[in-house]
Amino acid sequence: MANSNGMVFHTQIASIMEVLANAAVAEICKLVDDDYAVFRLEITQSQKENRSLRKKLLELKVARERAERTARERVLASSVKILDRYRGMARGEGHLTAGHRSFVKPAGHNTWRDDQPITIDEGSGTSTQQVIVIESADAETAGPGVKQERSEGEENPRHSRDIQTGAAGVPPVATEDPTTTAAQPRTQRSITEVSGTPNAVLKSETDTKTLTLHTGSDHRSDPETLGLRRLGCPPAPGLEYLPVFHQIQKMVNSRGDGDTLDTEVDDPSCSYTTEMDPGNMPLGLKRQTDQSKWDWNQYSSSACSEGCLDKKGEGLVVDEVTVKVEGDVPPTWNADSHLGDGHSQGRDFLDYRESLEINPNVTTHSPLHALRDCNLVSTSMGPSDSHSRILFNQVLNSNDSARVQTQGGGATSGNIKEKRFLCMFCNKGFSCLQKVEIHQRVHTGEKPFSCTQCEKRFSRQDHLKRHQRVHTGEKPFSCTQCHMRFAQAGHLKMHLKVHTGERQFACTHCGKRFSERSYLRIHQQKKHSTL
DNA sequence: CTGGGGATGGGGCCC
DNA sequence: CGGGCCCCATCCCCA
Repeated sequence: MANSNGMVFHTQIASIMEVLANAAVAEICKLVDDDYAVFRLEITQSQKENRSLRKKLLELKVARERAERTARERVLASSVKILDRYRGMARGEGHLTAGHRSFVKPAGHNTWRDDQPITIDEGSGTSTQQVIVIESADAETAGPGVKQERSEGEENPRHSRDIQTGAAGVPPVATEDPTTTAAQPRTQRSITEVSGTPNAVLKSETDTKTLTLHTGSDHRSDPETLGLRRLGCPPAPGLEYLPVFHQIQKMVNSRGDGDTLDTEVDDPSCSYTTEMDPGNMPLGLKRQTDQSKWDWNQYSSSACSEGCLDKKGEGLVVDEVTVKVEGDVPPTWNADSHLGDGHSQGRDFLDYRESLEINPNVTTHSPLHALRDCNLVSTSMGPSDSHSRILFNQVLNSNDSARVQTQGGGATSGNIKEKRFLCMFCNKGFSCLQKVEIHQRVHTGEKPFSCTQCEKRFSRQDHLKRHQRVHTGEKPFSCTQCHMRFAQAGHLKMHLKVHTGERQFACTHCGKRFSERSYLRIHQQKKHSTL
């Protein structure tokens, strides 16, 4: 009897030890994997940045003889130094300072066991791009299967990893990661990782669920890149990624709070994207891109109650400026793809270079610079944010008088109304600060007003109110000529043309007249596109 | 293909 | 200063 009890006890001990060991190994692997994935992502961005900068260099060489630009180069050189200092700080924090590493899990195994060898692959610079999906599941909600997503362009199978932590039978012990606790049904991360330049450094603190990325040193060592920055390219392209990366950071944070993340599309907490080559777009990120929408208020909606006006500084989780950095496109300050919501939201977003050229003062006093220099890019940059608002006002104060005089009509019009509040993104002038803040939502994508019925979000309260007529069916605008009723005055006005027969838009090519400009435009596109 | 309606984004203005 | 409204532009869907 005693022997039997002893055996049982021994078996239980062995079982517990194995479970603990499994959990520990899984946790370690996950941590390393996070670092690795983030690192690879950074490398990709850096490479694309380099490509873009090289292209930009060619462009700029043509116009370099302009003396004005030469003067600007010197000014921008200081920005580069600031950037480099920033990077230097960031680099100092990283604890993965060598080449990228990867844990290579033995093929055919879905779970990590303590008796399995762990191969550390260091220094491989092979260009790969893949999606890492780290899936944590407890014994109740997930079987031993591994969810693995990987891009098709993968070249080096050695880098492929599919790690499942907390596999069946692993209790939520011996882990600090909340994603593997029993309280968390399931978490899934999708991180893009791309080719490695061993010089890059990143910092990862997955134990605190914080991933912070910094650009690699190869940018600094690239003479072309440096030259570009001096030549008036968007300053500190490496930093352009930072806000995006901080979105990742926050995504990780949000994903650790126990949300069920089986459907990424519906997950409001993970709507973020970094601009990638479409062909290589990782699945996890591609969804967002396929929607052609960037609504980081989806993101923020996870942190605020639905249907309410997000409290400034509370509800908005992501309130940053992101930039689009596309592979073959010059790295202009164009937040269109991220910030726009699929329509034309970003159409007014000016190329940062244009703002430089239009307003030389911006070069040194650009809010973007100021925000970076103050390291606000990593916190919050939205117009609602008090920090940025203060900063913005400072920038306004520093630039207002000069720009108001130099810009003339575009941003300001002295005769009509003083528009001394300039958009920090496009320099458009407004008469008061509130107008500017509302306007800047065009660029930031902030949509503080959410519909209680359908979760749609709007940048303006009156738009929300107008939208809610869709749900209420309210149509306060009725046609006096017929029974038709409309929810918007503009609809009624448009409708009235049916009765009046008004067709004021005539085609310049064939004379055909249309009641609406859009009809005429479509007609001209289809009929006279070759003209 | 055209027209019509709906929905949404953005600017301007008024109260 | 905030709310609200008007207006315009654009896109989408459908008949």
